[in-house]
Amino acid sequence: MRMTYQREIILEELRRVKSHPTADELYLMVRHRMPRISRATVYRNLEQLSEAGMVVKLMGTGNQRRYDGNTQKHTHIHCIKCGKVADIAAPEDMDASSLPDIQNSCGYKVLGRQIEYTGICPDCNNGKSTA
Amino acid sequence: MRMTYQREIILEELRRVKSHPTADELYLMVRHRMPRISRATVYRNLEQLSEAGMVVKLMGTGNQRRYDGNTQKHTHIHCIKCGKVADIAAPEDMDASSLPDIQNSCGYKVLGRQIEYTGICPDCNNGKSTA
DNA sequence: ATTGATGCAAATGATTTGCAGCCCA
DNA sequence: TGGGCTGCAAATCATTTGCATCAAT
Repeated sequence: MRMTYQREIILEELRRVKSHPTADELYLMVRHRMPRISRATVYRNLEQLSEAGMVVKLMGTGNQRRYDGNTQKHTHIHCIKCGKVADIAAPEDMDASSLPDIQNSCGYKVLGRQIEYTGICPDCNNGKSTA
Repeated sequence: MRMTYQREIILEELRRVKSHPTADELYLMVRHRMPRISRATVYRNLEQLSEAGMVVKLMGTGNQRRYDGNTQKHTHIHCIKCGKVADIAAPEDMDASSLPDIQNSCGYKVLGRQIEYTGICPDCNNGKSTA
């Protein structure tokens, strides 16, 4: 994977924030530094970076995919009103050693486990909601 | 919520299967019994039924939303190749009594927890993959 | 009778893709 | 220098919505 300037900036911006932005939000952030970058480039790079394990693609966070520059194992909580995602200290941040044990209960080869909390973020809880 | 004929059939078909179908798959299933039903009706009803807690909307299962007619608490595994979802016996199927404990670690009001496994389904593991 | 529900078609919105030119390794 | 990468615009694909009509309560 070539390290192009746009790829560098995308990665840098994603790592700078703690906000788990959507591809489009990140596009807007990056555009401040690279006005001519296209949405397609951001989408393509996020997909590639997540395949390379350099960023994490979050699933189940509403209609828009979100990305996390922090590749350390940690748990998220997702606001059901506005969609925002935050990190949360959860008791389940443990090892994955028990994964193979449950393999044959469904016939699938188990690869991983995602735990995600759902809730209401402080902003939405105060009626400041947007989405 | 009125119990229309289409609503009844949709619910019946979803409950009949164990496949966690997408809205579109369910639309095709229902159409066998109601050729004139529209996709919009299926989408609208699934959304409404899930709001009413009569079916479960699955998140994080790829690009298409999937639904589960089984409202009992249980855990899913999601094939990263074809997107199919299956039920899995997991050690985490426990009570949610510990949820409030972690509330203030992130400022969110914690409402629930979703645990989802990722893996490769038997079909895809044998090279019979489609998606 | 009222009012929510339906079917149709068109709109939306996120994401993807074709393509010609560009630039990193 | 060559093949991956970019920007642009158009294409996809899932899902939603406006609207006139229909049907459940």
